[in-house]
Parts: sequence; C-alpha cells; structure tokens
Amino acid sequence: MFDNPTKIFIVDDHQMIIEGLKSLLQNETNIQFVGSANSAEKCLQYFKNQTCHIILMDISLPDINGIELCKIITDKYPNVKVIALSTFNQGTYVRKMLESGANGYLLKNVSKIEIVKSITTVMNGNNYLTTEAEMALRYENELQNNLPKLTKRENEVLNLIANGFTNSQISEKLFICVDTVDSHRKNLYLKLNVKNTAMLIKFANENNLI
Amino acid sequence: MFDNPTKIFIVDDHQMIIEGLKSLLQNETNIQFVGSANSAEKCLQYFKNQTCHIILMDISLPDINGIELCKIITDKYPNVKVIALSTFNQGTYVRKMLESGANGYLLKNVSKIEIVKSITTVMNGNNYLTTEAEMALRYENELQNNLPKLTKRENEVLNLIANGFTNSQISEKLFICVDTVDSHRKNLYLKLNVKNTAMLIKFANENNLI
DNA sequence: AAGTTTATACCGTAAAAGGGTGAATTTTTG
DNA sequence: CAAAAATTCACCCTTTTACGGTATAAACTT
Repeated sequence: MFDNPTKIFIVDDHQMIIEGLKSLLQNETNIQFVGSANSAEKCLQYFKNQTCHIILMDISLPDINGIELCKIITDKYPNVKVIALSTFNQGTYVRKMLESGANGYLLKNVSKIEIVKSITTVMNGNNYLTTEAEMALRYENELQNNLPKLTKRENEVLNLIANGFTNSQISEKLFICVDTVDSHRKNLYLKLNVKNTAMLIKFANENNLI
Repeated sequence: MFDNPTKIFIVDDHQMIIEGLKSLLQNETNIQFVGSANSAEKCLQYFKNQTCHIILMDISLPDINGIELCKIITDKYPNVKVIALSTFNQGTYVRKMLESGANGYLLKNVSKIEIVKSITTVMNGNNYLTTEAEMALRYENELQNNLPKLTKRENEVLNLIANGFTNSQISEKLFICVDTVDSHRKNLYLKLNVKNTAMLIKFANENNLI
C-alpha cells in the first residue's frame, strides 16, 4: 500500500532541537520535513501560503507561548495536527495544550521510535501522550480534586495573611469586621486541614495558593 | 596557518540534542565530531581507549549526574576540557560544574555561533560562560551574601515552627523554656526582617530555609 | 582577657486560636 | 422555581500564642 509522506513542520526557538529532530526523522521514508520556525510569528507566516500535516511545537517560544500558538493554528487550520514538545513534564502544561487543540504531547528526551509512533498515531486520528505526560496529567487531576476550593474572600484573606497583615489590618483593608476576618481564617484552617498560621502559609506556599 | 581539527565528544541522554549538535557542527571544518554517549557510563567506556579535546556534557544524565562525571573526567584525563550543557540556568549548577573542573557552560538554546565561540575560547585555555550563566552565578553570590546565617538552634526552631508546632510544643521537644523558644523566634524575625509567623514562613519557603 | 555571639529566661500587652451561634445573601441543584 | 447548600458576614468568650522589651550565663572569637 502506498501512502503520501506525512509533512512535518517544526516550531522551536532552540535551533539545536530543530536540527536534532530533522536528523532523527531524515531516514524515515514516509515522513517529510517541510520547514521550521524559531518563533510563533514565523510559524504563522509559513502557514499563510503553505501547510503541513503535523506541527511539532515547543511550548516555550520567544514571542507568544505554544499554548496560544496552538489555539491559533488549530482554529485557523483545523486540518493541521499539533504535537506538543516540552522539556517540562507538568500536568498543567499537558492539560492546557490539549485544551488548546493539541493531539500529542512529547518530552524532549523522546526516542526516535516514539516520535515516529506519535506521528503515526496522530495521523490515524488518535491522540498520543508520552507515558510521563499521561501520569503528570493524572497526578494533577488527583491533586486538584484533593485541594478544596477557596472562595474569593478566603483567597483574599489568605494572601493578606501571607503578606504579614494581622486580622485587624485585613479588616480595615476589606472594610469588614475583625471577627469576620477571623471567621475566614478559621474556615481556611478547616478547609486546608491546618491548625495555625505557620502551617497555613507553608501549605499555601507548597500548593501555589499564594 | 594549519590547525588540527578540535575533536568533540558529546554526552547527553537526549538523542535529539546529540543529533542537533552534530548537525550544527558538521560544517565546521576545524571541528570534528568523534563520538557520543547517552550515559556517564558509556562516556567513561569511550575514554578507556580513545580521547578528544572537548566534551560537550549535559548536566542531567540517567546514571550519575554531569557534575560527578565532570569531576571523574577532569581528574582522570586532565587534558580533556569540559563544556557543560544545561537546560536550566541556575547559579548553583554553574558553580558546581566549574568547581568540578568544567571550562564552559552553555544553555541548550545556544546558537551555532556561540557553540563554536565557546569551543574556540576553551581550546585557547580560557573559560567560557554564556551570559545568562554568568548572571545566574553573580545573582547566586549576591543572594548568598544577603541571607543572614542562622544558628543551629534558630534553624531547629524555624523548622519546628514551619511544621506547625507552637512555642510550648517546641520547648518540650528541645527541653528548653518556652521563653527561650520565643527569644529564638524573635531573633529569626529580626534576622530575616519579618514581623510575624506568616511572613517568616513565607520568607523561609521562598529562600529554601525549610 | 575583652568583646561578640548564642542560648537562655522573665514580664506585660496585643493578637490569634478555638469554641460556638446565627442570619442575610448568593449559588447550586433537584 | 423553590429548596438546599454554600458563602459571607457578624458576635461572644476563654485560652493560648505572638510579640515587644530587657537581661544574664555560657560559649565562641580575637
């Protein structure tokens, strides 16, 4: 059976990565490298006149980030598939890229075999996540579910506490009664399962609540 | 004037990076790629029988890290120069690599021109740090100098506070009077220039004191 | 031996912890 | 749409902790 080669475009601000990818893919007969860009702007320029099947797209770009670029591309050119390329394995990034229309997520320590596999998978209409990305995504979900949601007010109070304000100072800032601030503080302790200021701030810091 | 080409060996667990570097350097007439390894072990294997002028060495390797590998190499083979390759721009890494005998430090977003420049510089017997690495190193020094030293006791107390223990609980743990614990706490406030628990924990968290 | 730092300790006032209660408002949901 | 739930606000009271000075013996620096 004869297939047209899959046309690949690469977006990465690191020329080294582009060269590496090209080099890794150059012996694949059914994969054709059609171009590359070091920035989101240059990438968009390319797609004004030309196209491809799959973009291998770095998340961190100099102008706008990969998440935004991915949104633009998948919106403007629905036939173009995006496989995200990242050094970082954070659930947040994986989720955001998928929400922005990406069909794949690879880490840069990927092997040649896995790149080819991801391209084939995505070309067949399925999503491809590298094992680590899948795990990061799952971990993030669990984390998110276990973190109780704080109300706007509680978040305000938490941030003011973290910045060293006392209950009475906070009450002045928010134009509410000291007792109310104290209530919020107590609710924070309850929700976050801590029993004093020190634990509250430590927990909040570790969970990026402040 | 005729020069022998500089022999380059690359150590990186990301095949993509190796391919990229090879690709970037392949047109340089006075640079010769002699081999690569994906792990510290394979790197050391190579040097049992062969050698090179410069190793481009990733800091994060699967078996032992680049810092350790660099120590071993520069110790065993003093004629081999090492240029560190890192995705991360942290002063700590830069310092540790230089202490381990590296002669250069590049970030992976490096351009072809800068790689060649770093190789030339190091071959001429000088050190080459990319601008970002130099700044990170300087910043780290300033940070270190501006952080007041805490005494053993103060550190103990700080950690116990951060873990949510009250002064009286701490006094029981350390077999000292509550007032003494309180004094240490006050000294911490003074040294770290904060005025309450919340700020103390926030500061300590941000500066990796706990 | 003199001076500095560290660890220790006491007192008094202000603030936070911890307990409970309750009511008006907004949001969620059946 | 109305009931249920969550949010925001407010008050009271007691105990504990925080935080402001001040001070002294011990342990290091020089």
